[in-house]
Amino acid sequence: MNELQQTAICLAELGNETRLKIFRFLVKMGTKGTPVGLIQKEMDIPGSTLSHHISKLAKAGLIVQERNGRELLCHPQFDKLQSIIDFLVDECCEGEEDCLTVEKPAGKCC
Amino acid sequence: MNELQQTAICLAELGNETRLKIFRFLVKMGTKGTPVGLIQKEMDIPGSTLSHHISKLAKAGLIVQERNGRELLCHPQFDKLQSIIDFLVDECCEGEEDCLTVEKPAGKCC
DNA sequence: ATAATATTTCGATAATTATCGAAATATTAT
DNA sequence: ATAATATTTCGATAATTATCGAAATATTAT
Repeated sequence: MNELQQTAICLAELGNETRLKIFRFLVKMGTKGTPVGLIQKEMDIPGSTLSHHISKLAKAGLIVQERNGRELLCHPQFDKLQSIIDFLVDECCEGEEDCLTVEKPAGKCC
Repeated sequence: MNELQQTAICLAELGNETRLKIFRFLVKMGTKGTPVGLIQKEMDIPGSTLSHHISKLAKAGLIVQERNGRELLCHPQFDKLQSIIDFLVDECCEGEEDCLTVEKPAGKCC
């Protein structure tokens, strides 16, 4: 699978309100990981639904799960997030002759 | 609609391989805009399918269309892209006490 | 006015995804 | 061993999305 396909999958997974909320919560909670049960308290959805969404995030490589006793910790993959962001702005304005003389359109972009 | 919902919609639209390719092409082509016909040459899909995807990008606010004679120019919305990226890393590690003393996980993140 | 070009809208069909209860699995405590 | 806790897997159903041909609309050239 190429980078376009992989990135599209990640974006699609983040493009669901529930999963975006989960992922952002994990990013907020940071590197030490967050147990599924704590996510569930935050989300208020049935376990099976939550599990489905977590599994999609994991399959896309956006999170990694690690067992800790009875709990399963979810670790957001910051480098994956970074590579998605990079991919989006990667070739920005490369097809445009005078881009660098044009006012930068969006802060960090171009 | 709140920022979470709006961002989820944008990410979902970018989370389709065809649309991601279209959007990246537009970002590559830069601020002066790209006619639908030129996108179609790049993409090799039926016009009706392309139109459907372009319309979804426009509805999400990721692009704006402007008529130029018989052509319709597509302008990527760089500020929208920027706000999506910002939203993703916004609260990064805010729930974690010692985040700032931890090695930054992903370049620009944290 | 008619034709040519550029693009969208309509409508139908196939494919994918989200939701959630019930049952299953894994781990720890008694 | 049994019970309690944490989480996943299964299976079914409803909802959403992608695809594309045919017809429609908008603009320009003749």
